[in-house]
Amino acid sequence: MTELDLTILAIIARDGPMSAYDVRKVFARSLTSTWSSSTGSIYPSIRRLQKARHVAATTAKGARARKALRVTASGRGAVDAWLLHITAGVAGPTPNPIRTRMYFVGIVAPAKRSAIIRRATESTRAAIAAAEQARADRMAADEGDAVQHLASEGVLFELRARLEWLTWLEAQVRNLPSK
Amino acid sequence: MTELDLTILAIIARDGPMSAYDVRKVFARSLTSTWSSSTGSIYPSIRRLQKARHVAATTAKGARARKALRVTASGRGAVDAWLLHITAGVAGPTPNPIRTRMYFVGIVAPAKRSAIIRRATESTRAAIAAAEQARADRMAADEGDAVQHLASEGVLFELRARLEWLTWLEAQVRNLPSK
DNA sequence: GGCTCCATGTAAGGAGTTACATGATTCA
DNA sequence: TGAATCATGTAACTCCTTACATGGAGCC
Repeated sequence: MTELDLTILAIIARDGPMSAYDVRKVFARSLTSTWSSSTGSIYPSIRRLQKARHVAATTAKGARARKALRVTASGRGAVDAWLLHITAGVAGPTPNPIRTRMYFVGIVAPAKRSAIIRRATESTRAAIAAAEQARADRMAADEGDAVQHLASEGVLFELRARLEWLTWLEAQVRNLPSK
Repeated sequence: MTELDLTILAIIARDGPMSAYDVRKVFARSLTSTWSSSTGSIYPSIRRLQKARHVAATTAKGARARKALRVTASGRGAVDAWLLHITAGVAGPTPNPIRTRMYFVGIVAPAKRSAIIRRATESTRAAIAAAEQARADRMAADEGDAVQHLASEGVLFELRARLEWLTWLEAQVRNLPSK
C-alpha cells in the first residue's frame, strides 16, 4: 500500500462509486504535482487495491466498459487508519526544490546571490497567483465539498510562508559580511 | 541529470573536494527526508556525474581507497544554471502527506474530524521541535556556513505555516454545518 | 463517415529503496 | 584480537513516468 494507493482509495471512498477515469480526473484537477495522473500509475494502483480486496468493481452490462469502483469494508478501514494514524515520517518538512537550491546560494559571487533569491521569489509569486486562480475557478464551478476547499487553502499557507522566508532571506544575505 | 544529481553536484561544489562517503554524511545530517542518503542512490549518481564529466575524481595513492571528488568547469556551469534557472514546475506547492490527508477529513463522522486534525497538529509540533533541536545542535557544532543556516530556517517557516493552517482548519471544520 | 472525447489499458525505461557484500582502519 | 567505524560498492525490487495502443459513443 503506497501513498498513491491510499490516496486513490480515499478518493473512491469520498467521491465513489466512480470509474478509474474519474479518479484520473481528480488528479488532473489537483494543483500539486505529487503524482502525474498518468494511466500508467493509476490503473496498476487500482489493480493492487482490487487484489487486496479494498476496492470492488461492478462492470456495467452495457457495451461501454465503464467499471464502477467502490471501497469495501476493509478498504474503508484502511482509509480511516490512514487518516487517523499519522506517523512521524509523514509530518516532517516536505521535499522542496526551492529550499534545496537556497542551501547553495553561498557558492556564487556575492553580487549574484540576490538575483537567485529574486528569481525564486518571482516563481513563488507566480505559483501563488496560480493557486488563487485555481481557487476562483473551483468556486465558480462549485466543485468539491467544504472540507476540500478548506484543505486546499493549505497550499496558500505554504506558498505565502515561502514568500515571507525568501524575502527575509534576501535581506539577510544582503547584510552578510562578505568574507 | 536528476534533481539528486544536481544536488550532489552542488554539495561537491560547495564542500568539496570530498569523498562519496562525505556526500552521504551531508544527506544523513539533513532534516528533510527528500532522499534517503542510501549508497544505492548516491554511488550511481556520482557515477553518472563522472560520466558526464561534471565531476572528476583523484584516487589517493594510499591503501584507503578514498576518492577525492571535485567539480569540473562544466559541472560548475551546470550548478550555476541550476541555481539561477528556476523553472515553473520547481516553484509549485510541494507534495505534502499531511495536506493530502486533510482533503479527506470530510468522509469521517463529524465527531471524529477534530481528532484527525489534532493528530496532524501534534505531529507537526513534534517536527517543529525536532527542527529547532537540529538548529541548536548545528549551532553548537558550528556546522555549515551562514547561508546554510539561513536556508534551513525555511524548514521552520514551512512547518509553522502548516501549524497555523491546521489551527485555522480545525476551527473552520468545527463550525461547519453538519449536513 | 470521420472526428473528437470517453475509457481502459500495456510496454519500456529509469530512478531510488532496502539489503547485502567487502575490505581496511582504529581502538579497547 | 575482535568490534566498531570508515569507505565503496552491487543486486533485486518497486513504483512511477512517458509513450503507445485500442475501441466505443456521440455528433456534425
